[in-house]
Amino acid sequence: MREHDPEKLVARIPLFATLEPEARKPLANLIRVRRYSAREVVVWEGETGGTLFLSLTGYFKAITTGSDGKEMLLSVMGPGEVFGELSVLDGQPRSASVVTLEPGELASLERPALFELMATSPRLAIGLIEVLAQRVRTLTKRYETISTLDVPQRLAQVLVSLAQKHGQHEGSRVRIPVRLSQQDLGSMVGATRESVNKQLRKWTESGVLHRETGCVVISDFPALRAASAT
Amino acid sequence: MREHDPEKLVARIPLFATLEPEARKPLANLIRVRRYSAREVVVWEGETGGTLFLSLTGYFKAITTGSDGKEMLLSVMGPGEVFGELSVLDGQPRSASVVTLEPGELASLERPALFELMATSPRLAIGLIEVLAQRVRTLTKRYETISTLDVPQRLAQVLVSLAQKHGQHEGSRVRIPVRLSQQDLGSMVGATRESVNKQLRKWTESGVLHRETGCVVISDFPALRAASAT
DNA sequence: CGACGAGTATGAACTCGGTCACACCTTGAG
DNA sequence: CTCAAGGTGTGACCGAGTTCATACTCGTCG
Repeated sequence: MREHDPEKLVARIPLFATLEPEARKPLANLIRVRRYSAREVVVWEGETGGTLFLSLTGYFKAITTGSDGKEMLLSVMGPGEVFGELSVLDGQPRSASVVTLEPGELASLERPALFELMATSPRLAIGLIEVLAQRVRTLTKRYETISTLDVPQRLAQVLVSLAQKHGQHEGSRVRIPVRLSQQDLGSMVGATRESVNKQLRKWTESGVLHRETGCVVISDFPALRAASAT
Repeated sequence: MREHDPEKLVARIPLFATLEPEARKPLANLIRVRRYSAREVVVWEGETGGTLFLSLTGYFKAITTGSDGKEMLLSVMGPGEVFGELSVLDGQPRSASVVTLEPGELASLERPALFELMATSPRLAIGLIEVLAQRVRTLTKRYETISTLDVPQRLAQVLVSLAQKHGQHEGSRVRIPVRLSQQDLGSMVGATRESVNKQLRKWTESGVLHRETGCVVISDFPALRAASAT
C-alpha cells in the first residue's frame, strides 16, 4: 500500500469504515504504521500486550505452540483484518503468536487510545464485539470440523474458506494468494505435512487444483466444495 | 435455589456481581425465571433469538450437531454461568443448542432490556466482552488440545477442567456433580463412547477415579493431571 | 555460480482408535 | 412389577493417518 495518508488508510479498514467521519480524524493521529519483513514475529503467545493491530498489506498467521512444540495454525489474516483485540479487551496474555507470512504493513493502536475512542464512539465498541463474536463462531465451526470430518474433507474445507476469504479470480480459476507451506496447511487441519502432500497430489492429478510458486490455484472449485462435505 | 427474590438472585450471578447497586434494581424487574425439566432444549442451534440466559441451578450442555448428525459437546455450564450472549450481541443465529442435563432453573433477559442496561452501565458491557473473550480463549485451547493430544490425554484434561470448574471436594476426593454419560464425555473430546469407556476402566482399575450413579469421582487428582500433559 | 536450507515427494511399517457385534445392567413409565 | 429404552462393558477386526526413512527440487544468499 503506497498510500501513507493515515486518514485514508483508516477508511480502508472495515472495522473503522462505519465509524462516524468526525471520529476518524482523531483516530488517524493515534495509529502508527510499521513495515514487517517475512517471518517476523508480531506478537508472542503468552506475552502481555495492549496493542491492537490492523493489517494493511501482506498476510499473517496466528499460531499457538503446544507443550510438545507442535504448532497449530489458527487463522490466516489478510489486508483489512484486525487482530490482537483479545488481549487489548480483557487484559490477559496473548492467546497466540502472530507471524508474517511475507513482508507486509501493519497499523497499530494502543489500548488507552482505543478505549478513549470507544468512549466517544459506541460503533467502534460494537465493531469490536462483532470481531470477537466472529472469532467464537469460526472457532466453534473449526472445532466441530476437526472432530467430525477426515483429513481430505478438512483440507478441502480449509482451501474453500481460504479461497472465499482471500481468493483472486482468474477466469474460472481461483488463486489463493497466500504463501502457505504444506506444513502450514497441515497445522491448519490437524494433520501431518505428509498427509497434506498426498491429498494435494490426488487433487492435482485429478485436475482439481495445481500449485504455482508456493500458492495454490483451484481449477475446479465445485469439486473441491463437494469434497469438503460428506 | 429456593430463593425467589429477583434482586437477591441477581447478586449471585458473577456477571452482575460487580454491577453498580443502583443498576441492579431495574435489572431485577427485567429478568424472568423459569424451571426446566431434564433433557429439555433451551435454545436450538440455527434459530434466531435474542435471549440471554443466566443459569441459577442445574447443569446445561451446549452442543452442535454436525451435518452427519454427530453431536459435539462444546461446554458444560453450571450455576452462575451465562450463555446465549453471542446471538444477543451479534444478532446472528444461535451457534449451538443448549440442553438441560438435569432439572434446573434459568433466568432470562431479552435483548432490548439488556441493551438498555448496557447503555447506563458500562460495566455490564465490559462483563459481556469478558465472557466473549473467555469463550475465545477456551475454544482456542480446546482446539489446540484436540489436534495435539491423544484420547487418554484429552479425556484427562476434560475431567481435570470439569473438576476445577464444577468439582466438589470430599476429603482428598473431588466429585464432578454433573450427570454426563460416556457418550457425552466422548463428544467432548472427539472420541467414541467405547474409547471413553475403556480409558475410564483403566483409571478405575488403577484407583485414579471411580463412578457413582452417573457421576465421576476423582480419587487421585495429581495422577489425572499428570495424564493430561505429555 | 554453487551450495545450503527449506520445502516437497513418496513409500513401508505400524498403531491408535473407530466400527461392529453382542451381552448386561439400571431406571423410570405404565 | 415388568418391560422397554437408554446407558454400560468388552472383544475382534481393520483402516485412516502417523512415523520414519530417504530422495529430490528449488530459490536465495554468500
